[in-house]
Amino acid sequence: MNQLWEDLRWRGLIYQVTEEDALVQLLEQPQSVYVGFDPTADSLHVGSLLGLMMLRRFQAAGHRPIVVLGGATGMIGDPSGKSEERNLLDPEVLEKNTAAMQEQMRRFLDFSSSPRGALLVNNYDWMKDFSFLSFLRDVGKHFPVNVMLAKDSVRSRLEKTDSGISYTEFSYMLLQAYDFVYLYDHYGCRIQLGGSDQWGNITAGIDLARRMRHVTLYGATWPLLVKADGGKMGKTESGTIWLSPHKTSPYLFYQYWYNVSDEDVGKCLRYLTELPREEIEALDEARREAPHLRDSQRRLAEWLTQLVHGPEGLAEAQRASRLLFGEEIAGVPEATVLEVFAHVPGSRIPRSRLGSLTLVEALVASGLANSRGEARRAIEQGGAYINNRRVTDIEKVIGPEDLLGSRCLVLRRGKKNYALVEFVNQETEDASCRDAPLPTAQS
RNA sequence: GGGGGGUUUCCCGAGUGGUCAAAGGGGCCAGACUGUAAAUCUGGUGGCUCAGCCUUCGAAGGUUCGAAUCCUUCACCCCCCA
Repeated sequence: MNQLWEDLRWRGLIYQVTEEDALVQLLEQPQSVYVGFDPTADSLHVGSLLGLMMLRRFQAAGHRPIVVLGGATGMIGDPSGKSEERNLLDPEVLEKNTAAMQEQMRRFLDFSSSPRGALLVNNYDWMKDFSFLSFLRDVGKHFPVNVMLAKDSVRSRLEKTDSGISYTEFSYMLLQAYDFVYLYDHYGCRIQLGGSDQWGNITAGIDLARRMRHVTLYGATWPLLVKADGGKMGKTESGTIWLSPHKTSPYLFYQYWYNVSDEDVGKCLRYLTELPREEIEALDEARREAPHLRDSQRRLAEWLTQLVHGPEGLAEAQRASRLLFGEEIAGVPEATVLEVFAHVPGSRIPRSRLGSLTLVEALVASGLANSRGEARRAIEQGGAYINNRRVTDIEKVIGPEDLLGSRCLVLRRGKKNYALVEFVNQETEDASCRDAPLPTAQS
């Protein structure tokens, strides 16, 4: 059997597949393979990892990956897996998102001009000039409505009596189906991959190609990556885990994977890394023997952080993690602390406030608490720390003796929420957030 | 075009004139326990100058000593009929 396919099978990445034997046969020769991505945000996030890794595996095996950004389909909204009608996106926003996502993909795929170099296309380019009438004649003609109604993605929406589905979203399937035909015409692409929620769209494309071009195309899906507790991978209380270091620091990214549960980590190692089978099985074994060592989680976090943020990003994340968990902060050189907390949310407060600033105010200013009431509660419950030492005095006023070095201190709320507070000289500078979204901020 | 149902605090969802900052569940936060896990237990979960005050129940008006609860208009959502 084909080596790539065998590996995918072992990893559990093949959920559904059309005509498996023929598809595997096809893979003996270099092929073009496509996966669609939604340009709904200005960064890729953990949810896109599986698709990117999938293309990466195919590229490593000598095939050409085609990334299809759904510029057009993104304007419509995919009903699959959505419980509600989706908001439409502006063309300008889409363009911006597309550019940002492509940049990030370079980490995963080789976009060189070699025969197996990855391609990035945007379905907006071939959809924008398609007239409504010709689309109905050429594409819509091939879609029996009764078949569409039977698709899970549509049916579930129709059964939910309080939501319904608009004609626009109903038509989404046609657009995506046409993508496949277009890619076959222009790039000879005969294979589409996607998450299991895309199965209906993929098969719709295969059907359409058979009717319009009389060819057989192939599709396969990977299982959706969900946590054992049913939650979505890549989401935390504080929001989505992004791949952009500006939206999710390498430290938080690393920590996310480090905290994956035992139940899920084996699956993550298989789905998301290229670690060889022997190593993954050895980790499974180690995890059974000594779960508290968290070898699997560490390996997972290391591998992914290195891929997404590079060796420097990984080193930074590890350094921060060591300091934040376990090590006493007092006594660590100020420069080290500043460096480590550089990517942790922080705030600057005028130096003159030393001696009058209360802990409650500091917690609010640093974003660790959303209101004074919340800050007060955290202190009352023993969840507030200065430089990793618990403070239970509600009236606590921060003074010079609390500073680590000459100008900063580390606030902490609960087990894992840290913020750096810096006392600066400019009187005019307001207490402001220096970095992107705060871990505790609800937006 | 006609008829019906709905819009409550992060979510679901009670609440039909005062005892409502609003039951219950979920989520989330904190603590204990731990392995930076899970489960479990405990407490918390609108804001503040915090034994008091202020702002919330789709929006705007109105009735009333007093409204999430009653009336009017508007907006949006869902269903049925044409």
